[in-house]
Amino acid sequence: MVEASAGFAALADPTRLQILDVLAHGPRCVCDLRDEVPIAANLLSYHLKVLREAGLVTCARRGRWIDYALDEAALARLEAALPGASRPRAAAGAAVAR
Amino acid sequence: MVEASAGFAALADPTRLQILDVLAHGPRCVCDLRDEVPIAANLLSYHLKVLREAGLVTCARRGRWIDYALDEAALARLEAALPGASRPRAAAGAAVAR
DNA sequence: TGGACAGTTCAAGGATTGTTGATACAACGA
DNA sequence: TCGTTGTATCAACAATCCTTGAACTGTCCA
Repeated sequence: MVEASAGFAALADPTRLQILDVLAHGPRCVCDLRDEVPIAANLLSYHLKVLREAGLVTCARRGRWIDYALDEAALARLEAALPGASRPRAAAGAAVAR
Repeated sequence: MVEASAGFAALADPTRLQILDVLAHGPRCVCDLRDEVPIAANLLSYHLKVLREAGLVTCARRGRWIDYALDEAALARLEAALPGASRPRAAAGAAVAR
């Protein structure tokens, strides 16, 4: 429960949500991320660190660059941790279609 | 995006996650919640307020009591806002089964 | 009308978080 | 080796959040 809340805390910031949204389309190096998330380099680095420590992204150095990628498994665990996620969500369809 | 991050922020606390977990089994009045979430009454009230303002729960007075219930539609919107939620999550099954 | 009960609100504190600017580290090419 | 580029880390500050204690509102019952 605490672990899940830490994961949701990592999602609780528009900037980080945007970063994850970009990474959802495939791995990116930090310099590419900067093009799509126009914030200071060190700030981007900070948010990436938060995501890394929450286990939501993984990183790998590639020469001079560092590639970040979404950890789909972690996202799936978070999705499963959503309250009521295990029950058939009758209202879900109608809600999304709002 | 900002709206979603506000929703996730409401989930970013073990106490609130626990409250939602209880409500996932059905509506509860605050006094019943207190039995399952043993914290100070005013603190419980504070967290319920946070959840209410995030739109994750609804409340209705019933005589002396106030019933709280999960807003399944809001949860579904949050689930849909998870990064990569719209794509077929190939790794998800394997991940959960890890 | 007054007391008891269910729940909320308020003020104040300490802890945590997001942002900024400066600095440091690692890898590459000349 | 030196400068450049890509990225991370550190210190400091303001803003926000969680928790606590005290006071308050609304409803019921005698």
